[in-house]
Amino acid sequence: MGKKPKEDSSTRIIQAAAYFFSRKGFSGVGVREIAAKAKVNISMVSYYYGGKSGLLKAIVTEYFSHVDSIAIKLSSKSLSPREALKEFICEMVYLIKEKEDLCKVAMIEMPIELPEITSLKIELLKNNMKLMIQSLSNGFNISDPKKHIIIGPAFLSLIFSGFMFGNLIKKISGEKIDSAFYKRYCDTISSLFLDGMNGIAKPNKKEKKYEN
Amino acid sequence: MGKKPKEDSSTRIIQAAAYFFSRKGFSGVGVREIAAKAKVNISMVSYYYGGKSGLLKAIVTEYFSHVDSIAIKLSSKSLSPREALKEFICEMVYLIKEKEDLCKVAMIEMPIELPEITSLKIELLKNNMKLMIQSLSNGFNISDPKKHIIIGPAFLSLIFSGFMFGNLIKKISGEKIDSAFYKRYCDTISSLFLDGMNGIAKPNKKEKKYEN
Amino acid sequence: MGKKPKEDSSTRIIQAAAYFFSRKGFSGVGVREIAAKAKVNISMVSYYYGGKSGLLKAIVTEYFSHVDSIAIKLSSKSLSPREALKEFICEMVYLIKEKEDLCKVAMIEMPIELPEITSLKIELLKNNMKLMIQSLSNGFNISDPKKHIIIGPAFLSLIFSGFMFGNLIKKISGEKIDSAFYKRYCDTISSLFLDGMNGIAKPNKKEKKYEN
Amino acid sequence: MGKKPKEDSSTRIIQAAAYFFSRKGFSGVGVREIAAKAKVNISMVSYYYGGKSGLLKAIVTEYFSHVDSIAIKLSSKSLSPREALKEFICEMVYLIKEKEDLCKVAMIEMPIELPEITSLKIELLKNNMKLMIQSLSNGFNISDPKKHIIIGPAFLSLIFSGFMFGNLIKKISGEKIDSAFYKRYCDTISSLFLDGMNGIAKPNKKEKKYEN
DNA sequence: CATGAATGAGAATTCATTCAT
DNA sequence: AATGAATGAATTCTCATTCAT
Repeated sequence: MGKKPKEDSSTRIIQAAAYFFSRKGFSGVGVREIAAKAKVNISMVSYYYGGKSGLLKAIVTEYFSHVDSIAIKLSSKSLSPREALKEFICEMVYLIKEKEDLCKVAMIEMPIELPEITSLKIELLKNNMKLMIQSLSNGFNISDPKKHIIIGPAFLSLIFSGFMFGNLIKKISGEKIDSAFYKRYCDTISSLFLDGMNGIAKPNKKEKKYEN
Repeated sequence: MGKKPKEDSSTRIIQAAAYFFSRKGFSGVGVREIAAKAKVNISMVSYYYGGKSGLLKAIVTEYFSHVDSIAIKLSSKSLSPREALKEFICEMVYLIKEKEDLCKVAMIEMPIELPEITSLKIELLKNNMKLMIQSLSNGFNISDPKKHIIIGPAFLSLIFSGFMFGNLIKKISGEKIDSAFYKRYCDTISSLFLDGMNGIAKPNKKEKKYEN
Repeated sequence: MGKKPKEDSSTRIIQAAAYFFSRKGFSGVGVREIAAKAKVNISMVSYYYGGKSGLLKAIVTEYFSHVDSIAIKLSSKSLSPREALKEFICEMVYLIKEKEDLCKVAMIEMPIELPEITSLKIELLKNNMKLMIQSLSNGFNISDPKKHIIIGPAFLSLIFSGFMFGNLIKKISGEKIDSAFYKRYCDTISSLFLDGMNGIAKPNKKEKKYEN
Repeated sequence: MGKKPKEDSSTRIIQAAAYFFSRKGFSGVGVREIAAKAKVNISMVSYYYGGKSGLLKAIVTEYFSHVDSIAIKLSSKSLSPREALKEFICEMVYLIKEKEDLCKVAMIEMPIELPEITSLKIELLKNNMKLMIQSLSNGFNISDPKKHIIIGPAFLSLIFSGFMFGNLIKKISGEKIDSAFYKRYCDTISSLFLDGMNGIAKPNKKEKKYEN
């Protein structure tokens, strides 16, 4: 194999942006820092992406396109609801593993109100939810339809939880993120979402019948 | 005694800070905006909190003190594991209901690397995790101890999920956040965490035995 | 002896001011720092001295009153020109030893243009020069009267030189300032001013007659 | 290549800085004032010099490079000690004449403790003293080596004395600084340093043998 | 494509001072 | 005599962006 081809400027910029946005948040980073990491001139950011917020738009857009693809691919397979959920979770974890910075940016910026990208975010999220509901939740008979908007975000938050707290966890527990971790993570989150704590642990005391 | 404080500037400042931090993120807000909303002179922020990051420290500290209190209170009652979890979730939701801005700030800033508060965050989180594990998870017989650091964050993310995506959800679904919502939210998240999708919905189609 | 009486606020303030002005220059210090060192409330500075520049005025005024006193005292003794100069130098060094901060402030602020104290400085300096010329230089027959305004400052600079560079010298050479130093300093500066390098060192090579 | 620099902003900035630093002291000037005089945008100061203290560093560094050059040039000539001293003084006066602001800044800031430049100052001064001792004082047989650290600063202070008190002198005596002044200054300071008051004036009264 | 100087607005913070208590 | 909250101006520095080269 030859020498690794050096990525072009615009790619380096967006990667550097994802790197910093995911660690410091959009507003916590300057284009200077991004340009420096990408080893390009500052003006190149405006040149390629039309400004700082263009970077965020590009990142968020790419994130949703990946998730949408997963949902679409899943729709085409005819899996049982449980299988579909499990596979979705695993695909998502794989996506995060491959593009951690990108995914974290999208998730971190979700609750942040940034006028320039709000409409984009809403549009993409709306479409994405439609696709996901289509491919996942029609297998379930959810009594109260209002629960949809609770379960949806809960599902996503669950999947991301390990990565959002990742850095702190690492600093606290010293746990390292290897591929064994991803496997374990995938299984645990799937069990949790499908069967709750029941799927993970048996109460070990004289627990009586629970009254919910 | 000095000039009489008009109504309590420092309180108004911290509230304004929480308001904006929760919506725009720490770095997305300026002290000017905060001071304006709090109707105080800009320099009062430094005067009372020693600077912008002092505000964040105060907020994060308060958040953890609340959560710690909940955990401690729970420890003193002797509840079954399921009961304890359910009650913890409800208490947390109540806390979020009462101090939404404050809680959201703490959660939003969790994955953000801000050198000035990193050590504080770690210290508080470490202590908080100890208290929570003490009061909650000793009722469960978790096979692999490594799952702790997956379940912990998952649990917290689950509880917060509705509020993190809250604004977007509101814009997309038009759902309004009334006290019925909190009740429903509490129940749904509890079921989900305790029993997973099984606790919420029965598969309605030709679902065969699942293989996990 | 009883316990050392704690100096009153206004004294502590002026001492703290001299301490910092002599180290950081007038503009390099804030009243906060001064008040903190003096252990008084910030407003006390304005209360006692009418503001920050009042502090400098007080310091400069005191410095000149000391130097004037020395000159006046010298006038009353009838000494030879050499004796007078030597004694003046020694008295000045003694003054600096006793009130180093105060003297350094006066000297440091001499070349600094600070509108609020310029007229004060000029008035005091004019009067001081008159007294000094009276008490010192009428013993010398200085050919060109224009040399007066060269020799005057040179004389003062010479006396202060060791203290102006003091801190740097200490850091570079490790020399410590004990009372032996003051003695040696006094002698050396006196010799230098009276006899030049000739008074201090003999050229050690085959130096021929000098042509000035 | 970027936009063509108009006439040389960075030079105008450093000159404006020297102008103000020499008159008001480093802390007494704001970058605004400097930028205004240099007719550049305020941010250019940080752009070129990395901040206000970068300006001072540049000025101090340049000052020492000039003085070092003089010392080095002198070393290469083989002059008698007296000749060397005289020439050094004249070269210094010439330097001050040409770059008065710059030199005054260096001298004024010598006793000021500014953490950001302390180490730079020490390093430069140490090196400079080595060069000066090398080129000047090996012609003299100074009995007590401890006198070195007295004579060194005294020498420098002497040379600068006229310029440090310059403004005040001008205001008091009305003397104007023309090239005749520099000539006279040079001669007077040289005489003073080499032969002391003896070199300048003969005692005119009943002076007896002096006892040092 | 790429550069780097330049801009002007805005960032956070610190300043000396005042004033009601 | 002393306090400390409050003010508003001024501090330095950084921001994203533009533009001529």
